[in-house]
Amino acid sequence: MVASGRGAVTRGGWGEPGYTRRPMPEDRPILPERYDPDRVEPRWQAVWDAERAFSSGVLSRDGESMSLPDRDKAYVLEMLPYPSGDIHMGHVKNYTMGDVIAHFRRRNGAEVFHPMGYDAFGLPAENAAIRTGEPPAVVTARNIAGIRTQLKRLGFAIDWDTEISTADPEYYRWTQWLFLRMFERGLAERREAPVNWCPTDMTVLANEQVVDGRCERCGSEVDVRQLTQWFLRITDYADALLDDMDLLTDWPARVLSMQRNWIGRSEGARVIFRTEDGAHEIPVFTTRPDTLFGATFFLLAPEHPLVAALVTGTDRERDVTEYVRAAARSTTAERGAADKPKTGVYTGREVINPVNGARLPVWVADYVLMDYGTGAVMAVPGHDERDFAFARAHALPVVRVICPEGDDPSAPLDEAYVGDGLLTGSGILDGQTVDQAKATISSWLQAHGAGEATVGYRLRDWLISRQRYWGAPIPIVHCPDCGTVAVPDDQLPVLLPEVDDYAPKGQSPLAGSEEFVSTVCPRCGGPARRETDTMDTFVDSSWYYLRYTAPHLERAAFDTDVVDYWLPVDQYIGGVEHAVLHLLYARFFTKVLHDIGLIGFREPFARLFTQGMVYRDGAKMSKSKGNVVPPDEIVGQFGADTLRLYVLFMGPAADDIEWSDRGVVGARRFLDRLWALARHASQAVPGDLIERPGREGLDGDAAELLRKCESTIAKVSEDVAERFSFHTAISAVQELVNLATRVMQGDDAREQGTAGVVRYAAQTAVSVLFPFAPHITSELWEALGGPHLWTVAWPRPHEALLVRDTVTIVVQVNGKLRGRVDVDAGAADADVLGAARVEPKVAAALDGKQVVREVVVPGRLVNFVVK
RNA sequence: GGGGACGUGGCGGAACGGUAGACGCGACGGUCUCAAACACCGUUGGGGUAACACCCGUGGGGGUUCGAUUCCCCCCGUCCCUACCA
Repeated sequence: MVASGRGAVTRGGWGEPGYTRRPMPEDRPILPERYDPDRVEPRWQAVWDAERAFSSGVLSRDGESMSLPDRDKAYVLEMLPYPSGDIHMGHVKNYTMGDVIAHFRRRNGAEVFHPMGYDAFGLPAENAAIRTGEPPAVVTARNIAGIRTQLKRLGFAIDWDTEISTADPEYYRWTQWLFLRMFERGLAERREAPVNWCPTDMTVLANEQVVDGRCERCGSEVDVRQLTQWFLRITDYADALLDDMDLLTDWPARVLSMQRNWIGRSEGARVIFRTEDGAHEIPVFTTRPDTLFGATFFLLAPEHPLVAALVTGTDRERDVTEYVRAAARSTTAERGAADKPKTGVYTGREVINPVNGARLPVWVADYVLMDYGTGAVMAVPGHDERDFAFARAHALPVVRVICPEGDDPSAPLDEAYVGDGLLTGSGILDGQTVDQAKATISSWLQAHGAGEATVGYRLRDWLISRQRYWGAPIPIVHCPDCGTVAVPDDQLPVLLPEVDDYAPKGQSPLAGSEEFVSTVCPRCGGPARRETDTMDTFVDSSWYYLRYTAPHLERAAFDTDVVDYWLPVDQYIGGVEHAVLHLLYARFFTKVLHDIGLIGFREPFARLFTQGMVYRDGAKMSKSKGNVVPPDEIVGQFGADTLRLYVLFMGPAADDIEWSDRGVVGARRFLDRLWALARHASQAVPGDLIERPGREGLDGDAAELLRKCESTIAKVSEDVAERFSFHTAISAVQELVNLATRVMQGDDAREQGTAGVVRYAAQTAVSVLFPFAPHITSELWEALGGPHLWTVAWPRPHEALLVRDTVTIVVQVNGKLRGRVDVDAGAADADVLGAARVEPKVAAALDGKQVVREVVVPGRLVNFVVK
């Protein structure tokens, strides 16, 4: 135990009821008999606030230059909360884990940064505003105040000096600034795209507001409308996002795999088909160019721009138009419904297959998606399950161009064959394997101007336009002469106007403020109109971890030197539900900023941990299910330390956990026992902290307890630092407290050596439990005569004390446990075997048998293999 | 359909090739109490025994190993993500 100086100790709050002073030995207060978190917790929270105990000095708060310390740093970050009314158990678990890591790193000598902020733009506050007329800014400010109070009540070691809100103009000014950097580089662009539209509410809906094709609020069927909207070209970074996953060695494999699937890179070819009259080129994307000779028909998505041109004025126009309308009415969800029958309609037109001149009938089918590939597909029913189903349903021919060796290529197929084999009926490709054929045909296409090898992605560009009020305005002006013009940097932020009505009416509520919309063109000075869309809130949260390092900096979004000091984040913690969107967007932003030269790293989060969810009664806690346990209620009943301890004790941090009202009692009982132990120890051996006792002269129990102290330090350190295994760390401390309590109540407790070890055990338990339960341990540590516990170096196990004099060796015969023997720790194998052999039960098991092998695992076990 | 995770007491879980069930909840017994609750102490995988001994036991089946909850293969089951992505 390193710390023994007491100079820094601040004593405050001792006049409160419940505490009494005693005049001995050094005017040290004694603890009340009963642990009362209502008294302990506010006191320490006040100390932390007053001393700004967890504020980092290493920030550019206001732009002044600063020297960056040379020592180990730890940026510990949890995903910032959306400030709805109350925090929930998921937040408690998330932030407690981060808090444990932050405390642990700090006490291990790192310069720690552990900030907090609020993802404050977004729909819930806006919906509340629509209902009540109260401005979203007011609702949000109130909610943030509430959340902050709750977070403080849980005692999180946050750097409160750096708190940010993404809805603050001081913040979104820089969100806008970053948008403009992307706009300059062509990474932000405007184009038409479909949106969900509720005809009753006259509003645009987010995907999650559309349930089964209906508006979640009014239940009417949702339409799809084309609107001109803003996109960020994340697809330009698809390969960088994939390739740099190699840098993310400390990310969960699951998250990487989800991102990989989301990006969905697939290699294939573009093949250009022409209409039979030569009037139109229609490219397709395929991952199976090798099957090109097997194409028997051709498909267009209902939304494909050429559909109308192909059928207008023909006798198929009515049928096709009707089909396209029906498809437009159904939602993506309906169309995607698993094994829905393959519908389609014939256009009466044909396209020419470039490899063999074959004429393929063109159909429109809703299983072809406009936003993947080119929205057109060559159909190869022989080797694609979907095309096969379509061919069957519409009596189209099926031909076979790939055949496993030895099979008869002319035999009819009764399902699509998707396996490997040799090409047949495919001209130049005949006899080649699938892989060879892919290469051959790609070069052929290129040579004949009919296509080329290419790569397709599932990833789409990121649509960031929201026709909503409560978001960062997109800083663009539309000028009749100059077109789309960026708002100059020195005119940022483009502030949200005050409006009377927050409800969208087909366009953003910002359009309702003439004062806002009407402006002058920054380029020509003529009259112009402002962009009225706001940005997706995922934009706000894609860079907040940078702003934390300079929350009030006025000259820039952040200070490059300071950002490069703190970033990448050493430990990021959040829910797995953000595995794709938020984490992908944040990675994208980081890469763009790196390419612009504003930051010196390519990945924002070095280590990621995704926590499990908190369930109750088998379901995720939610208001609608009525199974929410409000953290505040538990804090009121048992205290913040109990809650923090329990959410981590419930199970492995990565797993979903089931809340148990009974289980939380166990955590509180443990703290009660810790209190009793430390209180007893502080009185039995009064005075300052004691040093680690030596082993000499200790009886068995005391020696065992001393060893337990050291093994507990080792176990907690390893579990926290390397394994993210908080529940086993806590149980290790419980074992120590249980053993110390037993020794304390034992016959030898009054003996001086034993009393010393008990006190040392109490000190150890208090010290290593601190990251989990900071209030009670701060209180007990003070009573034990120590300085502020959060400033005390983390203990290191004393290796010599971990070693036992004697060890218990397990003796097996043929792998079955037959007995145990105690031997000297350093005993030679031969002696161990000798001792094992004469153990009565072992001897009985060996009797009359021939030992063919002896296995000795030093310090652990002996196994006799007998016949 | 594709991808991933996981199956251990009544429950949450522990054991990273070496004593299966740590720690906690619950249950049972006891102490305290007029009593109950709380608290504290003890017991608690199944079978078996007066008590030992002993036998069985980590979803099922096989394999590797002196030794498997752990590694490999097959099967069964659960959960999560994703899904007509050409």
